[in-house]
Amino acid sequence: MRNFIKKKIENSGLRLTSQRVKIAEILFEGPPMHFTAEHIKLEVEKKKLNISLATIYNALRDFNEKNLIHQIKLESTKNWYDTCLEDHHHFYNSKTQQLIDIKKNDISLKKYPSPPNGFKIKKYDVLIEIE
Amino acid sequence: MRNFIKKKIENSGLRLTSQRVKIAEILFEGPPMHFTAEHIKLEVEKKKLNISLATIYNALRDFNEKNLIHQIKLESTKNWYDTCLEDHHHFYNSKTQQLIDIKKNDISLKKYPSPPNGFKIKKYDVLIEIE
DNA sequence: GTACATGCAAAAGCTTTGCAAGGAC
DNA sequence: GTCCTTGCAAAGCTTTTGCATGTAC
Repeated sequence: MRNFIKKKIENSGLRLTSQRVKIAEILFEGPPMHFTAEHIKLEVEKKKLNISLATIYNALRDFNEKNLIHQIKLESTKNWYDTCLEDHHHFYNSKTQQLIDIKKNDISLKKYPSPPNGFKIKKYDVLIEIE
Repeated sequence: MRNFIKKKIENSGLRLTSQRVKIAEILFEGPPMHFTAEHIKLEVEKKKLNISLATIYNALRDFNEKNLIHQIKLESTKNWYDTCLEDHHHFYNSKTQQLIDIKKNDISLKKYPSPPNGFKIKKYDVLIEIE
């Protein structure tokens, strides 16, 4: 049953369109994944889903805004996303652009500074570069 | 004396050209800064230095490769750089794209996982999002 | 029916590249 | 003299947008 995918989209406030469902199936049917629009485009072509590139970009932008996926902060000119929404961290090999998840509880900060006046901490990301 | 700037370039193995010196002066004469090519372009225009945009991009790419500056990992489509080379971390306000340095010693990890087999840890970056 | 989404193509934004001319070493 | 760098324009790549058509609600 892929109802959980439809629910995800509906609950986000986005309209339930067939293109969004197909893209969401690519994203959420397998294990958590790290990806760019390019990956989704290739998958869409492989499965002959006939979704235009603009729609892929728009869907990913909308999914990100509605927190169905999260953007990953890298030194890339492309937008990278993560289907894993839980607070977590990454190993990163910049040569291959490979990302590996690190569970939240596998890292903890011993100390960290207070945010500037008037601000609060929303979250923190640890990126461990490996080579 | 700006000799330290020329030394930086010479020691990196890059040829000492007037354009690179002028760009390096913008980068290294003041306090540490976070910037994109756009910032440098504006500064070059303000100072009427007549350096072409391609040369600015090429210089920043080369400086980054030679470790005169470091790229910052953000969710931006632009390349952000940092003149501060010391291992350190950042507060980040994604609404305004403001970055604030955090000294290395102001953060320490209580625990962190071993890297995957065959890899070693090069460095880690902590990005604390504030709002 | 209305507001939102899609598809396509065009445009936009950032960065890189090809090539001829110039400059560093 | 050789090889690297520059400047300019053109191309490249990723992403966004305008607009007419289509679809969810």
